[in-house]
Amino acid sequence: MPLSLYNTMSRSLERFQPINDEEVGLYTCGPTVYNYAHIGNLRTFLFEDLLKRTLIHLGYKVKHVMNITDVGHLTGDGDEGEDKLEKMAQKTKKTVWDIADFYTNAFFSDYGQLGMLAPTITCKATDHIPQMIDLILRLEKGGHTYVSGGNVYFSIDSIPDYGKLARLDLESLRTAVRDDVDQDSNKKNSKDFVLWFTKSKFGEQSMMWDSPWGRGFPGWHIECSAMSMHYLGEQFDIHCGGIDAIPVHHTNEIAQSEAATGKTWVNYWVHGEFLLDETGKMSKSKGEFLTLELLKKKGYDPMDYRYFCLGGHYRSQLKFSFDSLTTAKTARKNVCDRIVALKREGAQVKALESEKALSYQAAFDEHIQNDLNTPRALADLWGVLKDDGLSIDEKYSLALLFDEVFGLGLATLQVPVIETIDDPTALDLLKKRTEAKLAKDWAEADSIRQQLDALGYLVKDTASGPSLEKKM
RNA sequence: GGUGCCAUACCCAAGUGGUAAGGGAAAGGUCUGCAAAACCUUGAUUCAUCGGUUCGAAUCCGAUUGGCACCUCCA
Repeated sequence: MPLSLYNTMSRSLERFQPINDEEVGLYTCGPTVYNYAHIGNLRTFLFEDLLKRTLIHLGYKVKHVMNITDVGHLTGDGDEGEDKLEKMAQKTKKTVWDIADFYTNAFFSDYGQLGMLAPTITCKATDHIPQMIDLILRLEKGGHTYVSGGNVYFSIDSIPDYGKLARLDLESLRTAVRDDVDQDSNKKNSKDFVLWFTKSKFGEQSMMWDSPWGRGFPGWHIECSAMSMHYLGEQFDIHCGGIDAIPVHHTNEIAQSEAATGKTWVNYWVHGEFLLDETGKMSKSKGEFLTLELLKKKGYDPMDYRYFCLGGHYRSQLKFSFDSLTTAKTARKNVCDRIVALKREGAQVKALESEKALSYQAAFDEHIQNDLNTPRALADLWGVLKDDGLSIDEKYSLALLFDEVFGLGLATLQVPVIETIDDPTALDLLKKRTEAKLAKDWAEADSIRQQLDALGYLVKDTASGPSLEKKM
């Protein structure tokens, strides 16, 4: 089954062909753990989970590596900013290690609640300093570095194709110098970047390691190169991230990695678009800081957000609003209700046989393989659920098959046990209403309906007589 | 200044040259004393505008208008 993916490197749809048929190597840029993730951050991780699930659905084994950036992620591209972890540590009077631990845990809590499959390997930057130093030594040997002002820099002029991922125009970048960011006078080229710091403008760096260049800490970009190559080899299949990583972070990763090995590093670069709010780009500093916890507090299930994200294509900007999220919540509830109804009728997972069922499966596969077209695939799910030409076993089997990719947890939905109401007041009122109803005293019956409503019960007049239901 | 993206019904959103998916909301109906639930029905002769290519264009090309993101911590 051919999978087509949009490769940022070629800016075109390409047929996915793994280096090794047995196992696909997938690296996803992980979180910088200095604060909670907002739902825009989480959208990117959801898209990566979707890609991984699709690969698995197609029969690949996936080795998924994700880093945890717990050091050295600076606030300025020019390498002269503050360390976010240090900044947060000062603010909260905790150690940087405590901060990193705390937000790492918070991140994985969100990760699990959104139904994302755990990475094969999760690696912390601070556990891989030796690998980073080795890589820098390799670059040094190859003549790609220079030391200036105490820091080790990567020289972009030492390679022929710097900026190929982002298609950067180096000449215009050189001339368009931003005036609101201090230039690092130690750099030979303004796009050179730091591999190892021994001198930081930000004085009180507490995470420091010994190195051949002195005690210090790694630059931001080296960690992903070092760790991905450590676990996935010098060449691997897919590297993912948000689109913002293209011009700087991924560009610099490629420069380092390919300068070190002399080989093409990654075959497929796949990037997720941003989630926008009403004002445009979502950020942590402006407007409401939208976290998964906040969504839960407002009455949404994490899976509602997952469904919401599936409703748009990963390469399109998606506009977030609570109205849209409510739409997703309702739609997901309707899907779940239908699945529960099928379970109640005793639906079983069976091998698909009918021509109709097989054609639904083929349509779904075609859509999901077409660069992960989840909106279209979701329409296929709806088609299945509404098609009376399918048996309940077929509907159920198809839905669960599709959900290998959607990850909505349909297989584990519980058929709700009908709660027996043992509230004597309510039962007494119901009895009185039934009597009033028999006596055709509609005014009294409606009054009691209202009283029960106030108590939190809904009266349903079913074929088998009036019954009570606890309101959600 | 550079690099990309987008403009489709009330809202969200697919559509990758062959005659507009899906969801939500809404309206009408069946059922019901009422209500709830469920089910059925209805939805863009049209895809920002103007040209062009083509037997055929929402889809390709050009222009115009409007919007967005990235290049700055950010996914």
